[in-house]
Amino acid sequence: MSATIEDVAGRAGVSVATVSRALRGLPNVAPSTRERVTAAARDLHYVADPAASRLAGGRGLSVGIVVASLARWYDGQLLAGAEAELLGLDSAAGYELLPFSSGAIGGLDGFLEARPFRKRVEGLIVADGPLSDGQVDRIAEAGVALTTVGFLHEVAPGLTIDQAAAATSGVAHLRALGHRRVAWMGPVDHHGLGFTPSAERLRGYLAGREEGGLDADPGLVVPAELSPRGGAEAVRRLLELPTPPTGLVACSDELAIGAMQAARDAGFRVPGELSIVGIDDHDVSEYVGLTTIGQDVRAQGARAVQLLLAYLSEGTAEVVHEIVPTRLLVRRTTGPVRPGATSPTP
Amino acid sequence: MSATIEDVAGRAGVSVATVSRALRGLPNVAPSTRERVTAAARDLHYVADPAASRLAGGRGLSVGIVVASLARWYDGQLLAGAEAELLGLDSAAGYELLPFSSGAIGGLDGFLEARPFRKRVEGLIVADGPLSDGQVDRIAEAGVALTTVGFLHEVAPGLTIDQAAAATSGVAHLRALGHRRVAWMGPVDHHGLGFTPSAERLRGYLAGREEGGLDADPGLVVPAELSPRGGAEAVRRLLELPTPPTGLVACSDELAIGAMQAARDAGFRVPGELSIVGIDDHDVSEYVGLTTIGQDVRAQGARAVQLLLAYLSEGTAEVVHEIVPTRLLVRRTTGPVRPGATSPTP
DNA sequence: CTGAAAGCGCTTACAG
DNA sequence: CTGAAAGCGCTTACAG
Repeated sequence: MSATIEDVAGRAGVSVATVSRALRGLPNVAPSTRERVTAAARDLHYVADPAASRLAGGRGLSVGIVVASLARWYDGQLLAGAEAELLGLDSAAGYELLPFSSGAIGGLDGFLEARPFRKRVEGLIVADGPLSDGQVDRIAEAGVALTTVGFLHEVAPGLTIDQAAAATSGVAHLRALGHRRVAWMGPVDHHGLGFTPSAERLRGYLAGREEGGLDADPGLVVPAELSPRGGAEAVRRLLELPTPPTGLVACSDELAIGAMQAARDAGFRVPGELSIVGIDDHDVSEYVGLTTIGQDVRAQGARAVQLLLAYLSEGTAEVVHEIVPTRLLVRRTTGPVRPGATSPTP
Repeated sequence: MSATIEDVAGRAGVSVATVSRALRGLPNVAPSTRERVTAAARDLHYVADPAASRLAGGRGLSVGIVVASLARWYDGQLLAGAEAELLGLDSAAGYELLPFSSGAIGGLDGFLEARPFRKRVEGLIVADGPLSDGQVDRIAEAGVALTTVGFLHEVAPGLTIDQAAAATSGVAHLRALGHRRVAWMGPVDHHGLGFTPSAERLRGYLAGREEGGLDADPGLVVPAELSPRGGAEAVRRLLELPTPPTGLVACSDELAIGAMQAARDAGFRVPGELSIVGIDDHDVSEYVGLTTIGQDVRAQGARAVQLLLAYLSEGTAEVVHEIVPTRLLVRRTTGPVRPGATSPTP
């Protein structure tokens, strides 16, 4: 089949040990020897067998990334950013990216338990919280490097937007427009409100509402599954309230987009009778005119790889935590509250 | 670290060879022995080291999937479907899914050339055409199984919607509503019109236009990059034509969504002055009211895995080709052409 | 039905 | 700076 290290050694007139050292850029190889080996490898189109390297060396070149669902916009952006960074490395170092969606693997626990993950990945990017101390310990014990995205854990490097602040700024935007009844939709019962992005966002909404002294009606918080459909269903419930909200912050743009349309179908003008703010800045948000709190997810995926690789090469350096900025993008789904316009126009 | 095959052998009181056979379900193992081995493996939480298996056995359990971009809706759906099928196998057989976006790897050629792909994957699902005969040969020579999605190749199993027919039915829908000037937007210059989904869709549009005897003005076909932004830019060009079209079929829903908004911003009513049809049925399409030709991409990802696995286990059986149905979803972006309503309302 | 042994293609101390 | 040799954890003929 393809060339082995022995073929290269033969052609270069050295031992396989020397080939191994030369090709991996280890010190203690004479420059002339290294050149000869490199040339031989090139001629033979030699690339080390990753399985053999991993078995012999005890480590490979894979990084796993655990996301909520490969079908979600957010996770796709993250993967794309991570892939570009990992495969775009100058040397095409041979790294590969292994995505796992927690849906398919039975949550992070399913992944950590069922699979000999140490034998598969050197590093893990976890983008679907929460991450328990026990899980972190298990990962550390296995000798696998860890980085988080979208939330932080004390002992692991990671980066995220300030999830709570993002939601709070959505509320603040509406408040500045005169809204007093501002609703929230999003996942609600996640593992007892662990530190997931959704839970943090909900906290931020509640904080913003309190800060501004807005209506604190519990009915203004409705659970919703993170999809356009979830948003449509949730908004219908909100609009059936005795006194419907005039403003809405949705936990994600996908939710907001579903809500926009369903609200209009229910006879409410957006933003005339209901102002809507999303979070994320989904690809299509600009094109449906959705006001949102934007973040650059792709860049975060790339950055997560950088942090992981740094951690991997520098050993246990200090734990880096980065907070990435967001920005309010005012488009066409938010406007001033209209006095006395709290009932639907049929 | 974790248990090895030797630990299991010791605990079960058999040789490692027997453990290997028993655990992989090979014949010629006494039922009682198999039970003992299975129990020992369970107790020890033993799972075979994939690197060692691959090295010794010459084959592993990875399937690669080549898509255009991990950030695109279509590709995310495909991955999600494939992952669910591959990891959801009853036995959690240990398969893993390796996605590659042709953008990041320099096209399929980059993948086939640069990497010792035979050592990494047993099978390849290619969802980003075209696929040349040379490439197919290379894959076959390497002993890697191949399946295509979204287009077909003579010698490889695969499945796809009838891309051309999808576009044609979009044109037909508009024609039935009285439209005579129907435009197209999409990628235009792909590798000299190879058999990519986009190229097929364009062909289908042209065929539909001709069939119906519609206006054949070359200016009605505008190139567009497959994104909402691309759609917005392309529709502006169309609406600046001396005689703008009254109907538009977009190569994808993402394109159509961008076009909807940009057309409205330009003072055109949708569907009043411009009817728009997309292709795909993107997650948000229902919620923006987009008329489209829908397909179930997720199911196709799952099915591709099935075809690949069947091919892998049954050896070179017959080549299966499947055409998956699409359906016209009439929503709110298409309507009857209004006589004499070809100029914009400022 | 089961075991002993070779071998997959590398890496890594250990000598020199 | 370089080589000989052991070993990583499996699978697979080959015997029995």
